[in-house]
Amino acid sequence: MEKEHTSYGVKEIARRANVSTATVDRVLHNRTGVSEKTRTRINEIIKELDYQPNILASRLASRKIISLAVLLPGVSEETDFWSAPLNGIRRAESEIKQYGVQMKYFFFDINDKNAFQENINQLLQLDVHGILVAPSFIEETSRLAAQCAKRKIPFVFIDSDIPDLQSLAYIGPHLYKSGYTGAKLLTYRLGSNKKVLFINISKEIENYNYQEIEEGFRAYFNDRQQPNKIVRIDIRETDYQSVARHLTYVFHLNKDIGAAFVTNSRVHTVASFLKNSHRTDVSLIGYDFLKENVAYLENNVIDFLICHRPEDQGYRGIMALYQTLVMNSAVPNPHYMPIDIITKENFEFYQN
Amino acid sequence: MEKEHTSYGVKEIARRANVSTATVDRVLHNRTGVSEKTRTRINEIIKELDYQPNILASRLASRKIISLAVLLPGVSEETDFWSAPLNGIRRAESEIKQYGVQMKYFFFDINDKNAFQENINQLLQLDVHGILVAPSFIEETSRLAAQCAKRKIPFVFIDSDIPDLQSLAYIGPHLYKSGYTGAKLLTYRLGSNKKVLFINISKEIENYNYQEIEEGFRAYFNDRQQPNKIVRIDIRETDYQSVARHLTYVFHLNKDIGAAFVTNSRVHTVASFLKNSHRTDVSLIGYDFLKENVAYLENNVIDFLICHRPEDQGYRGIMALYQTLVMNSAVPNPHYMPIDIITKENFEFYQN
DNA sequence: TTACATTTCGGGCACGTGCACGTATTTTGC
DNA sequence: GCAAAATACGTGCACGTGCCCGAAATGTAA
Repeated sequence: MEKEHTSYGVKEIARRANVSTATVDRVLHNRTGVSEKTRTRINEIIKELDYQPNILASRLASRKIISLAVLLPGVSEETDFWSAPLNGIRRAESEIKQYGVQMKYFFFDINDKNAFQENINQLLQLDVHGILVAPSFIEETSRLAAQCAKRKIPFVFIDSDIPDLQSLAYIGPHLYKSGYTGAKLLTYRLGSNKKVLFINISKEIENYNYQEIEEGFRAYFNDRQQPNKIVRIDIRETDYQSVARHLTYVFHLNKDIGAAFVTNSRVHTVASFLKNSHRTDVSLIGYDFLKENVAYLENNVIDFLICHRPEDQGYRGIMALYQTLVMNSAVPNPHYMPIDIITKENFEFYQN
Repeated sequence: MEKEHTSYGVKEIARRANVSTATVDRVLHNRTGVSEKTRTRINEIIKELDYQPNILASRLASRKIISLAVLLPGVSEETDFWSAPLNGIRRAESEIKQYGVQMKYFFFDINDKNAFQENINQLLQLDVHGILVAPSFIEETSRLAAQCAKRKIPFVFIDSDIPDLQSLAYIGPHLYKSGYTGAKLLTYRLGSNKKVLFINISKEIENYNYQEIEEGFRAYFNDRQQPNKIVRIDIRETDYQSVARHLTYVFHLNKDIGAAFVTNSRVHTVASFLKNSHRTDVSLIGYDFLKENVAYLENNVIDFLICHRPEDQGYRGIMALYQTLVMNSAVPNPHYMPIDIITKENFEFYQN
């Protein structure tokens, strides 16, 4: 059971081109010191043999390390949503650290724009080879992108996108379709005379994401000419008391709300309110596979959770950078994640 | 940006033990030719340093190849379901062939028990190091498992399980829960006075899987004390004519069928029948992300498809063998796949 | 003691690539 | 024409591990 010579290496190329392996190496890495004539000759042979470098040997021989920066919201007590992408990133890290990849982590407070910028400044002094970032703040991210373009550092966005910044890839949901799907799920148990409550709970103002979700959500009702009225509410505080106060008011004004849709993972706060106020007739949909949310799924307070595989996003984000920097192969962009539907019946097998 | 010495290698162990690297190597691979005294001494140092072998160097230096056998139903014109696992397997193959892993493929006709056995016979003459198999036939698979146990060849099952055969891992759905979830989805649009049609279309008799799905399906109705009557039908021919004939008969006998559940990917045949006979009021659920099925999803003939990520199953199956044989790390068993819910709204982002 | 078998161990090459360094060849400047 | 500079290319070691081969040490029997 011996390894047969399955593919040719630099040595074979060198032999055929009547040069040394060092010259072939120079051509392979686009380095100087090779005459145009031999360069083309070698390139032809490379093409002819369909030469694939042996990554094992390459990484083993190389004394360079590749360092990737990760810029994510920290796992706060407010939400541990970001632990999922982080897990995926850690998984990727353990897989590729053998190949000389090193990771630098930067965590910021999701409510603190300055902290985000501060992290970026630190990060840029480190001269890393690639960056994975959750682009929570548009302007700051744009400046980062500009810097990366200048230095030719590839970067990928996960979870949400900012178009036209020349990212290597966006890895995350198609938010419009996600809202559209949410609307569909919401209508299963919805009488045509009932109102629908659209809830956005977020401290941030730059809710680029939420806009797309909302557009998709409304589009479904338009497309199907559903008669239901959509009541929209924005809540700028995330604590239970504030949310409960706002919701009490809304439910007071609208007696006939049959369903509620929450645009992010804070759906458990709404669930808590609905349960406390015994409104079991309102069907509820929200986002993300958090412990709290799943608990309300089990309780039948939340009907559906929509989830975009955040762990996978982290994993694939790092792997996209790895593919580009080490294997220099192309990665798809955008890379839309599945819109997963989670219910009481199937949640226990879900892989975040 | 130089690689710092992140971990110790055999050389460091050898230095500390006052032996050569060859002796350390013998200890690491449990080979003979080392006195008990030095062996324990070296083992202590290995433990102390928490030595992790460099897989890159190991695989590069090793002239052995690891060969894995894959035993799957072929992609027939009847169904191309099995192209999905195969894609996953191919993806895994391209990732790990760098490490000296080689694959041997065996495809059998899903309706031909003898072909399955014949493949097994051929396979066992090849002395492979690991096997991935879709255990379509129970007895034959059991004998294979016995042979593997004798030769100490690890094997994994995908798609469906046969318990108690000491497989390295089962990678596939929890079928009971899958049926349970299907039942839940079916009841969304189901009046309480309507009957439910449970359809099994399969030539095989050993439908171990289908039993579990059915149990889960019925359990949902029991748990919720749903009043709906469940009409069960077994169809042993898979062509459209036969299916249509059986269904016509059933619908003739039961005027008030409100929903139908198909236990496998042949749901498109039923969809075709429903569409042709203009029974748009029957909601329909079935399995697997096939082209035909998705088409009927778009048409609103099929309400939901349930899918267990067959491509991922193939990928993970191979990776489980790889983990065991090359990295010799443990793999979880059983490895239940998510029960994914696919609708008209989210199908375009689904990753099979 | 010698002859020979057995056990224990080290030297050293190989895997395929990266790269520092040195040498040979050509070009440039005057 | 010649020295200096620039260009083109080759040699050889290194990465960390696997493993062949042979040497040394120990054991056995006459």
